[in-house]
Amino acid sequence: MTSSFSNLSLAEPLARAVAEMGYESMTPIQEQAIPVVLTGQDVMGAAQTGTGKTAAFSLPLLQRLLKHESSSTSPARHPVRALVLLPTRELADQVAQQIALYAKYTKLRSTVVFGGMDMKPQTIELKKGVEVLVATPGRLLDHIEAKNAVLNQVEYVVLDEADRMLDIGFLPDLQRILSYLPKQRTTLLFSATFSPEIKRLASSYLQNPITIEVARPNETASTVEQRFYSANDDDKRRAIHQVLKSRGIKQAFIFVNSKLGCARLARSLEREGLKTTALHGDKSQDERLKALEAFKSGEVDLLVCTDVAARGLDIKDVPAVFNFDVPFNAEDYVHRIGRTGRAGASGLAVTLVSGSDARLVADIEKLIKKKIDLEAIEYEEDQPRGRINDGRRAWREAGETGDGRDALPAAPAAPRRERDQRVGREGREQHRGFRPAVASRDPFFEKPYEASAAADATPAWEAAKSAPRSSVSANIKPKRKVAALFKAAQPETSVQ
DNA sequence: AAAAAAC
Repeated sequence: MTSSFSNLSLAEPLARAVAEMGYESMTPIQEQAIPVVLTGQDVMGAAQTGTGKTAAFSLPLLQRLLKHESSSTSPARHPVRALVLLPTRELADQVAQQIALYAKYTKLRSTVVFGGMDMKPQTIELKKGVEVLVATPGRLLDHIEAKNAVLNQVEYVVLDEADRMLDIGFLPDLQRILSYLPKQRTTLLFSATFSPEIKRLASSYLQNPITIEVARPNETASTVEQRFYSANDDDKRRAIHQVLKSRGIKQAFIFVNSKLGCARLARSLEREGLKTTALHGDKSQDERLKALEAFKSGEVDLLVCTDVAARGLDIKDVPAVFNFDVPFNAEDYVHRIGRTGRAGASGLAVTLVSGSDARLVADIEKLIKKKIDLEAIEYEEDQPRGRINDGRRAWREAGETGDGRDALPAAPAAPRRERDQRVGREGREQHRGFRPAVASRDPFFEKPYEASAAADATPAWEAAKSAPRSSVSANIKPKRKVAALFKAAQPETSVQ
């Protein structure tokens, strides 16, 4: 049994880098995936968050690049032989840095390209030639079209966070990129979450794949303590203060569903005396990288973020994750809470649940196959509460560039009376009685806090779980889209 | 109900 990196017979330069980084024993996904990737077969790999998937594919990939000379007859001295695709810029940056460390003592070159940064330095690096290219889809297509990147010699393609890469928002770009790659190649897919639909879609991009599942897909890390607290919207910041204080937590990710909500919440928490920064897609790339760096260095304690930060980011010893908003997709819940409890450390995940979130929490419970109990928080009197201010003023105060128009909610679609009536009825039936006791709409600090919300929350909670799914449920739409795409999905066309 | 990814 090879459970130690030293038993792997990695090429000397790789073994040296690994030893220098202090890696000794392998995690289960590494133990299982590395030998298979070394054979050059296609892989679909699922393992919990924070268990070392990046090393699980990049080490054997580099080993193969070292062992097998390029079969290229092209004059390019360093054709791109391996392509690694990721869904966010920060993640691409992180994975590229990790690969560069592993490849440090080899002659293999690697670089990363992603949007929001000047094309020129990236172009210079690409023209020098790299064997390993890490990228986000949009910017890679730009470089392909500008003929800065030639991908007709690619032997390996990795889709990290594969289920996201195959999702409706990314699939068109992904298909275009794949159409530039040779058909004869190895394809590796990794993620902590795979839905049955995505698995089927994924299999159309794989040839005789080996499936590696360390534990069940969608399983949350056992090192994360998951808590669900009942809190109406005006009590949510108060809940954060209370949990931070009572558990003695210094640092945390706080996830919010919208960019505007993210900017507002960050501003409010900052005002309430917490060292906070915001990370979302309407910030400049410079601001995004700075926010992440400030959190990593401990300069700020709270990173208020959208799902741009939900996946893959590996920051050591983050003690807690808050879901200020319950995520729309249950898979995102698994990824969000995976920012804590990494590499065997312990972590706390707190989800703040308001009256209208019942369906979403029921979806999470079903996905992670763990019973969820909704609890009440015992507040100390001095925690701030109340509605946070809104509009463009908040946007400006949050230090955002622009006027915030981009982040304002889109105008609602034209109402359809029949649908609206049905939705209204179903919504009322579904959530009847679930509404917390304190339906506080009080302006900031006006009314004293009243009784706890959870007392009457549980019965309706149970009811909501077994209630029929509403036709407006967020999960229906993506699934339908995926199914349609699956029907339409065609494996990539051959090289021009 | 949203976010992400290109200029």
